[in-house]
Amino acid sequence: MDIDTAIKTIHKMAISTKTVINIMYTSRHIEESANAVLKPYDLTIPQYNVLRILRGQRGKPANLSTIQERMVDKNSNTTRLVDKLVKKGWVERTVCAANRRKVEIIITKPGLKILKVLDPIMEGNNSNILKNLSEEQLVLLNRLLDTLRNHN
Amino acid sequence: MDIDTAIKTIHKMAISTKTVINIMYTSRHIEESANAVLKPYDLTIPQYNVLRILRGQRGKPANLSTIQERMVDKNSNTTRLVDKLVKKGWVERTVCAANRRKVEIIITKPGLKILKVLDPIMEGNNSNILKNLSEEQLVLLNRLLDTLRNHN
DNA sequence: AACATACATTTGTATATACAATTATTGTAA
DNA sequence: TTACAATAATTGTATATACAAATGTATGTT
Repeated sequence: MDIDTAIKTIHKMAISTKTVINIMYTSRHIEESANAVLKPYDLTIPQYNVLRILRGQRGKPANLSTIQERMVDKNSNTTRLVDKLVKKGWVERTVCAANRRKVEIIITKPGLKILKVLDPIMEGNNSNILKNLSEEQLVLLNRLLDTLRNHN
Repeated sequence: MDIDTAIKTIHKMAISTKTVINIMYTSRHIEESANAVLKPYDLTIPQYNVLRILRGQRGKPANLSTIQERMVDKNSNTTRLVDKLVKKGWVERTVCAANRRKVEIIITKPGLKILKVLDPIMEGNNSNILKNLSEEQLVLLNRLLDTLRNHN
């Protein structure tokens, strides 16, 4: 490896590390904000995301494994996370009649209602977080992040 | 608000939410990978970051509060996080002579050694994670993330 | 039918995190 | 100098997360 390649490699590595840290740091920044918004409603970010996934089903029940696949944080314990939502009356869980290993989870009316309340608040918070970026920059940022993750 | 503005606003909100989720999702993606690399060394991401912060001090001891400020995840309990590193012999903690409320933390020789081992592994992993993005795209991504967070 | 295997979820448990309360020390105003 | 507030770190405790093991159910093979 000649000196130019070496320097390039070192530089490449530096920017990789910087980028990785930057993404994690930005994510925390956003999460802190979202968390503060959700807290008064006794919801965590993963719980809120599960409610949104269930709403996205448009009445069709979701299995635990489906929810788990679609979750941002795949490592959380979905059973217990759903437990919390059941306890709050925002989702219902029934054993699947066709396959009793499976469980069917649906969002309840109160669950939909709390999402309806949260929608404008969360979206307002999100656009406030991103207020320094233009529409084009947001499109670009999304494209870069998609490229980063895809084809791996 | 006319219909065009209304549509634009709705669209804006949609992309805000999408972007926020995209950032969190990408961050988890990266963290999973980094975590897998660190696991055999009995290190978590926050612990690794603390070691890096301490190395960055170049011999100068750091207070707990300094570490906390610089950490990616500001919410973790730095006292106990440092405890773990002390137990492993990678950092040392002494009470600050000038101000006994403060504590002075330095990285040890073994701590520096483990970082030296991890440097190329982590950097290799990072550039692998980012392999779909060109140098220019990485620069751009960093700029977008910096803009997002700054001037808030 | 009996058995092994795969699947979907739950449970157990150790560790980590969030956040409030506490302790110890220092700074400062009356 | 005493009293009170501010600072720095630690501790307590409830909850969350990670991950392995267990449970219950279904499917395929001989």
